Amino acid sequence: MATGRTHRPATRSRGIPEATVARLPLYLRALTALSERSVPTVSSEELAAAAGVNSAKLRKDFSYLGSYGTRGVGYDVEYLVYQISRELGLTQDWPIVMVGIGNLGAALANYGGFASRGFRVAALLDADASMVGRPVAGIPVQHIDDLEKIIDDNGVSIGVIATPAGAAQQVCDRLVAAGVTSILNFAPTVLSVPDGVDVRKVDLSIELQILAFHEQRKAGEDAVIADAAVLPTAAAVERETAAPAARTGRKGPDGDVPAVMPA
Amino acid sequence: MATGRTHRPATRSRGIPEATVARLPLYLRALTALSERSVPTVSSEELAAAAGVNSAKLRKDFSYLGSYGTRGVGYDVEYLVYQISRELGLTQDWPIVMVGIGNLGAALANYGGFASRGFRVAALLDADASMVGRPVAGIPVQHIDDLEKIIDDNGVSIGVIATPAGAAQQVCDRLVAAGVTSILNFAPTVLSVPDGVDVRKVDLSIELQILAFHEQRKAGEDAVIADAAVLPTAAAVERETAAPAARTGRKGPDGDVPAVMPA
DNA sequence: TTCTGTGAAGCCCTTCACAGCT
DNA sequence: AGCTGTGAAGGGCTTCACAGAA
Repeated sequence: MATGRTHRPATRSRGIPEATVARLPLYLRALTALSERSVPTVSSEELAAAAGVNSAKLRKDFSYLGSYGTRGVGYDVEYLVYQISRELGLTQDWPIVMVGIGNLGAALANYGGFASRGFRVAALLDADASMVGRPVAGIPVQHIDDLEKIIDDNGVSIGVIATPAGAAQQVCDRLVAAGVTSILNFAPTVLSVPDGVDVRKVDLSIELQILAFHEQRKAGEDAVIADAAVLPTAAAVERETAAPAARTGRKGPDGDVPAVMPA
Repeated sequence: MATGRTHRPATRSRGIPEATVARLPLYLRALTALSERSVPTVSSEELAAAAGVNSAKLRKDFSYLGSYGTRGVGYDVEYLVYQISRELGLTQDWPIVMVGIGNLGAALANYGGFASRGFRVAALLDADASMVGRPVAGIPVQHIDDLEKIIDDNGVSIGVIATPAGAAQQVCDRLVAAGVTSILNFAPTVLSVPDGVDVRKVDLSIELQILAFHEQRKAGEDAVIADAAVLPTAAAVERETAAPAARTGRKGPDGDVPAVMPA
């Protein structure tokens, strides 16, 4: 998902596995909740449960950061909060720009967890002149023409793209040219970026499609007995009508779709 | 990310790897674009480029579905669109309910890619009575009290949670009790669900935190010479103030944070 | 010849199980 | 005794490289 990790630095490259990095925010959230309840220490078992992972994985993850626990006791909550925050770079303040203040962009700007945790919205940008000046989440929208200047003035290195798919690559190119090196992309497109620029994408419809796959498999398990009648809609009918032009000599993984594939 | 995959069915469990399933929507999108441009066939190389993966991976992925290509030629676009759609269960229509029609929920409801591709919003639900009846994306919001009836009447098996974190688990429990077996969670909480229920989560702030981690590493590479002065904000200062109460005998992975950890 | 389909190798991540510290 | 930290084993995914179909 993250792109362009090439130049392994000669510097103290501690080499924390990507999978571990992706879980650190989870641990941090669980720890913050404990901290707010003034819980002083927590065991790997308890914390793992709160973060929704198993304890062995959590301990392994923490072992990449250092030996921050106490055997026979557990982990000091405050101390871990600090260490993970530092590891993630959240003890500093990251100015971000968001491009595309439509429905989704506005929702993101209003999203609380966005502004907290070390991130500061330096600017909201949109190509629509009628949006300009209108405050969203208390921040006036600026025109995208000012993108380069804003990035430069604020030392922005992280950009969020919430434009329509068609505009995303173009916006991306401008962000990168202006010096942004990390991009969070909500537009349903594959962005291409030069080496050294990280892209993470969040795609709502993809997540749903993955769920649908598993949902179908669950239905399929029951359907062996009741067959297609289980499905709420006319799936069986669709299976016989939705297929495109006939082809020859197809070998599916099992005896699928025989009726739709006449030779 | 997906939870509760336990009972391996005795049915024709074709066993498509989860990583492959997660990429199928990507391929499908690229193929749909080609289809709209009336491109008849595509090679693994071209399609892989469009989907942002490498061609070996794509071919391996497709091999789990069956032998759908033609050696020396490539893949038939229309045919592949159909096969992947079917595999993902998108040839049928999935009614979904969305709970929590705040900023984010409204944005999601308005999101085009959501309603397309086999998904149909059966209902929008909110706990706020003042929202009820108000149309969002052309669909009137209903009160959450009707959740069970709506799910039952519409045969809903997929739910989307876009409530505040505090309400998410409770909503989740009600969804599951009412028969929902797949949940897409936008609330920043870990949901616990019984076996057999799939949960996927989308967490905006986590994505940003992961980017910040990489961003920090990039900055760190340059900082060996210029040191902390590179950072836009007072990171070095924070490093000396933000640490919690002192501890003893810590061994960090390298010589980190010596000043903050007085013995 | 071209490009797919796939064994085999390699890598990364997870899980196990226990040594070792407190 | 309790819980962390970690080698080692195991599993899954990616990449390679080439056999084989068109």
